[in-house]
Amino acid sequence: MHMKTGVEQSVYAVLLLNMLPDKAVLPGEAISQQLKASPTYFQKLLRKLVSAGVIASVPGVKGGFKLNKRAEDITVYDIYLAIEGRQSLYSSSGILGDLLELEKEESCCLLTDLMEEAEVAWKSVMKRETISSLAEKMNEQRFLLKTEALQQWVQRKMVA
Amino acid sequence: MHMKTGVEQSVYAVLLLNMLPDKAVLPGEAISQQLKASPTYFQKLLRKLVSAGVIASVPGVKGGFKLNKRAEDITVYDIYLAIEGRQSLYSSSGILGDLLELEKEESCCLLTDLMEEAEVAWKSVMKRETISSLAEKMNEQRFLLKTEALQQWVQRKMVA
DNA sequence: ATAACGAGGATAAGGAATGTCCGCGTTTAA
DNA sequence: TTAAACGCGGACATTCCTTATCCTCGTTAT
Repeated sequence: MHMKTGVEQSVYAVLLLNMLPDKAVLPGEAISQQLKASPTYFQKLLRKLVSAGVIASVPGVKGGFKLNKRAEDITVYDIYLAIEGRQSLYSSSGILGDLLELEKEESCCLLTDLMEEAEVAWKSVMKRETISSLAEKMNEQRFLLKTEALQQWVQRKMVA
Repeated sequence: MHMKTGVEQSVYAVLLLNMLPDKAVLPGEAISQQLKASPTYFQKLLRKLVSAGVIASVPGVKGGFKLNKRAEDITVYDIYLAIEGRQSLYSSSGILGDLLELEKEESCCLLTDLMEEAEVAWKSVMKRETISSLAEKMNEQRFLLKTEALQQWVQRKMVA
């Protein structure tokens, strides 16, 4: 049981897109190069983010990706949800129904409610942090110089 | 990202062991039959529960498994931990270190603290429910007859 | 028209979870 | 003392999800 690495990659990708000036876009290949991710697979992750409405895409020459919301309105959970989907961490396999020989309709699980609650607690923490709050952390003193270098890279690679 | 089915199976296995009288044990094969789980693989799960100190095993003829703690002292989290291990749900792949070209020693991740906290919240819910509280739920009115039948099955299959 | 980009399907490759097999040590019972 | 029933534990095979690659298509700027 482990979170996909695509979630972490996506968060940093969105942080890169957050460095773009208005109207500018960043090609998918540039992003995947910077993240040292496999280009073709990473495009799939980007499209999941598009489907989820987190980022937007522009086709054609000089196309690419950009944010589709304000950075304050994108939570880590939004990105998690885009990549991992709605499937819950736990789902009963109906063992209790077998044990107690219940009819299928009244199949039941002693753990479902508890696990549901646990998952809500987990997700609620992820909803607290936003792209904008993460960007602030990246601008802390100790990272400042490196972050500025990254921003310059974005300036070079962006189009339009 | 999904919880192993072994966790659910193990919870119900421990609930079965909870129906044993003192000093009695239940053979692993009987348990796996009742849970409709693959016998050899399920033995591996039982051994994980033994290693974790949740249950105890008795070798030899008339051997089997029994609880190693009081039902009130076994939480769902204990069983989760025994099966899934200590590996956390999220672990950074060090992308930020690459992005900012940090030295390896100062490698850093904007998400680790948040995810850690989320996981703590998640686990804390699992720590609330115990085998004894689950057993109570199984004795609710609507399950009472079926649960009694299950207890009789345990009486038949147990040894010593 | 062509080249650069995203969209999306089909399909491998890898790795973790699950499942199987076999030999071992221990204990009970004949 | 032998044999059978059980747990122990390692070495596999299988299955499934994630990751990765490839190829074709539609769109847009030059």
